[in-house]
Amino acid sequence: MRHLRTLRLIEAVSKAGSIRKAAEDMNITSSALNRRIQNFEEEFGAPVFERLPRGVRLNPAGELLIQHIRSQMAELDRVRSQVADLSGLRRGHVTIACSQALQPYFMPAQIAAYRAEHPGVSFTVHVRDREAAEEDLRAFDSDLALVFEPVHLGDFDVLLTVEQPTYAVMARDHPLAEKDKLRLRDCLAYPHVVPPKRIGIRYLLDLAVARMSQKLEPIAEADSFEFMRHYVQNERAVGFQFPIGLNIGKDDRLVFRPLPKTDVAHGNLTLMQMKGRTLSVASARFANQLAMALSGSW
Amino acid sequence: MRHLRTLRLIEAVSKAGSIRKAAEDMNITSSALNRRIQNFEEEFGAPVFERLPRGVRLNPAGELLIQHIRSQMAELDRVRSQVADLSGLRRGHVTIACSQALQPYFMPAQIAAYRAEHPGVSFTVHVRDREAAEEDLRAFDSDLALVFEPVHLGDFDVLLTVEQPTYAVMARDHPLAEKDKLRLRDCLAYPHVVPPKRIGIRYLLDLAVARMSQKLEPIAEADSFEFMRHYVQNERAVGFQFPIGLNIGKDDRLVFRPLPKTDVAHGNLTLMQMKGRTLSVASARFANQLAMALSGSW
DNA sequence: CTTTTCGCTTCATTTTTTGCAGCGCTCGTT
DNA sequence: AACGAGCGCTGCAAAAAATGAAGCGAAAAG
Repeated sequence: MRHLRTLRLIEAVSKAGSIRKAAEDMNITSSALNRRIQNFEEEFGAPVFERLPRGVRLNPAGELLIQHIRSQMAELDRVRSQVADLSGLRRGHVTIACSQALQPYFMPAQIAAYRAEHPGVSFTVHVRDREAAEEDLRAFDSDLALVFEPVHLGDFDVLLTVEQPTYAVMARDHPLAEKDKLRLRDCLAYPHVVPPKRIGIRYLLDLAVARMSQKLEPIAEADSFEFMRHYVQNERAVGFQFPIGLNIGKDDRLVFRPLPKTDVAHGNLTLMQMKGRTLSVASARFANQLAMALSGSW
Repeated sequence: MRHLRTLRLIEAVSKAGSIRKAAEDMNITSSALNRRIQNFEEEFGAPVFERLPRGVRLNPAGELLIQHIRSQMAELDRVRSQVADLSGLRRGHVTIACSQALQPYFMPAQIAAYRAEHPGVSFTVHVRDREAAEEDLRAFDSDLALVFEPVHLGDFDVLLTVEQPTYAVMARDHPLAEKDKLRLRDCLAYPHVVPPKRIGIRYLLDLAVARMSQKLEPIAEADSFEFMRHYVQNERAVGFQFPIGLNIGKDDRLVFRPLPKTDVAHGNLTLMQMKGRTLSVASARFANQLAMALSGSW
């Protein structure tokens, strides 16, 4: 969209950190870009960038402006999506940031289900930890976020929250697999694999052990659930995961056991969007479908 | 702002109803304007105007677009106001739509009070009936609306509501001026002056008489409170007004008497803004001041 | 001290926008 | 039926704006 070109360029400069770099990224000369920015600042009535020896950086006015630019672009996308919907095309694009755990089973299934009804809609999935997902929403890089244990609820509209217990994951022949009711302290007595601190489930585990005499002594810390899943089959270790990330009843080499809520608090899986934002038709419908699915069987 | 020029032009066309008229309004040739619109429609991906034999009109996609355009412009203004505030200038502009009744005393006093502290802020006051005020908000022509008995609350954020009884207004030597407690039926027994149906106070009076055996038989219907005020001094008639529109205790030629709530429901004076909209710093502060003033002495 | 990197300026060149004139069309009036 | 007014739209040349190549001075990095 031509009339947003200057705004796009400003965004590029703020990301690149220097006019020359941004010019290269956007395939124009630095002189052209430089003057565009100077002209814009003049008609805007105030400088937008701080000039530093090694480049430029947004000043406070620029921060305000960039937020406006992003919301404008997102708004335009929304309008175009509405217009497309109007002419019966049912096209659109949905961008969603979600936790690791949703990656293997939940999101693929949901997207496939949606696309079965609306083949014109395409998707972008960002796997993000809880901090990064919120950052994505703020920068309008994602329309929706579905994460465990969000950090700053204030800036977002919460569409839905569901609780998920923490499950222990182990090989079928693990000693603990015999027990029906598993406690956290049982798990910690064995070698265990946990995700890094920025992941929701680790946050809950840290909270849980803080009240106990035992400590978390992971033999491995990995942000990949795949790693954990395979590792517990090699060494007889214990891993942790939310049920939405497990294929309960369909994997005969692994055993899953819920930990009681009294040991580890349930995780809050939360579907969020940027506060006050009106989503595109496609995104809004998809959010709706997610809400239906989550409040149902999971 | 240069990058919004095409959008401004589109708005002008939608208002003028034809490209040639709009071109004249905006001081360019119709051919130039025509081209701009065609180019825009192409990159937008859909036509925006319906071509009629006598001109053009927005199609549904265009309706969606124009709403976006207006909100974008209002947003940009807000950002610029914030930026100005940032650099300590405290400049800005406030546009408010308000009822007749607020015109003589309340709004002038409030604006003067505000400008005493922030001389850099200017004001536009639109006197509007309750329907028109809401239309103003929707079209982003006003930042705030302060009206009695709003019609469609759904699309707006209500910042404050205060109740105001209806007062009977008459000359000091009117027979009813003797009585301390006045009933509606007493007033209707004398010649009375009322505003037209679109005004809030008339709406309340209509509701009130619907439950009575008497009927409203106005000798004059006028949307000017000034007219009513002077008329009741000529013929011995009764008028009606909310106390916020009266100079109670300071006008020795007129007498004001409240009607009991059981006779005429109290009017709801409501301060509103467009739903979800973030106001400019100046507007937000002024709204705040209004809320303080209204929840206080009036 | 030299080199690199940066924002910014100058000027010729390219691209875009504009105004003018005119075409074909529909509608209301004669 | 004929006509003129008003409309959207299009070719073409002129005007305006954006762009690219080259270079300046300053500040950090090596």
